[in-house]
Amino acid sequence: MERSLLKHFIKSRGLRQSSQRDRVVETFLSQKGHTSAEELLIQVRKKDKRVGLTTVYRTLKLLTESGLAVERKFNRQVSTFEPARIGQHHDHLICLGCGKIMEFENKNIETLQEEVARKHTFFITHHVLELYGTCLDCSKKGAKKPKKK
Amino acid sequence: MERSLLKHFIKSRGLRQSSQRDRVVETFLSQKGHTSAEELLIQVRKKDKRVGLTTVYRTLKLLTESGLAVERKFNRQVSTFEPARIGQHHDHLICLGCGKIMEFENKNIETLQEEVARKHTFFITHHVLELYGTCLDCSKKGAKKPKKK
DNA sequence: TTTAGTGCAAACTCTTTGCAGCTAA
DNA sequence: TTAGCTGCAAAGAGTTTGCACTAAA
Repeated sequence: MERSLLKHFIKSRGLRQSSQRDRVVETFLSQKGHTSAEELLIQVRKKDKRVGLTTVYRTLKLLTESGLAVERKFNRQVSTFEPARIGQHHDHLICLGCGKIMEFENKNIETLQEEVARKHTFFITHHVLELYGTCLDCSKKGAKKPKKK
Repeated sequence: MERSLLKHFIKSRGLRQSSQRDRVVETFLSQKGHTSAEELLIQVRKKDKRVGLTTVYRTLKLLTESGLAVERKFNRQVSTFEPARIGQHHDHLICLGCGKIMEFENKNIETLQEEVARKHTFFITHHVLELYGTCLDCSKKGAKKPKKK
């Protein structure tokens, strides 16, 4: 069903269909969690060796613009992308020990954000809320160096 | 007073003093708002032409490690740095129209964050909360393209 | 036949590193 | 005299762009 959204987006923009792009979209939408362009390329290439990194980047851009993907940076240089579930906004807990990412939703926080914005006569389009720290597993293992990349 | 913290940090690490670093630190601490390495270099060079970008980067790293600076990325590629005011954590409203950055503090939000963490048995070390949208001025001017960079 | 899509290599942006000379202690 | 500090140039990492070719419509 999400795919029809993209089809519509492609049509409305006068774009064409292509097997590489289809493959990237299909693979992306089947992913759980957060995927970087590089990681997605690896998955895509398992099915089709001919796809290049550039196409993955271009397709992710298209997906983001059409609202099917959400781009996130967390505390790193690389962008990661997550399939957008309509109407399901959420924020993240990021473990600096093992890199695990957990999701949460909290309406009360959102309400307070709106209140803050109102005080500043500011109109929120979107927000970023990321809680960094240590998950249960990592706190048990004791002090551990943050996972690189 | 903040400067004595850095002096202590430098001593404890067995580092040396240098006029370039002093100039960068001095300039940085006198800045309001958020400064990128490039912007800081421009300011520093007004007083001393001999300072290089590398030294600015290295000094900002030192300041961040010693707790005198806080690094922030917002929605851009570049890092910006802000002098850390001890015990004064705050979050940001970022206008996508003009790039203006406003600060706010909200204890209730922080309390709710701790509650979320507790539910997930997660231990927060720090968080990022950024509200993106349109400020009053920009909403008056009507639809305006987001300022690049 | 037209024009979007593709992969490759090159360019780009921001940041870090290697290095040889400089300088504080 | 011994390292840390410096600027420069080069290297890195992640992403975007230019280009000639391919292929959908």
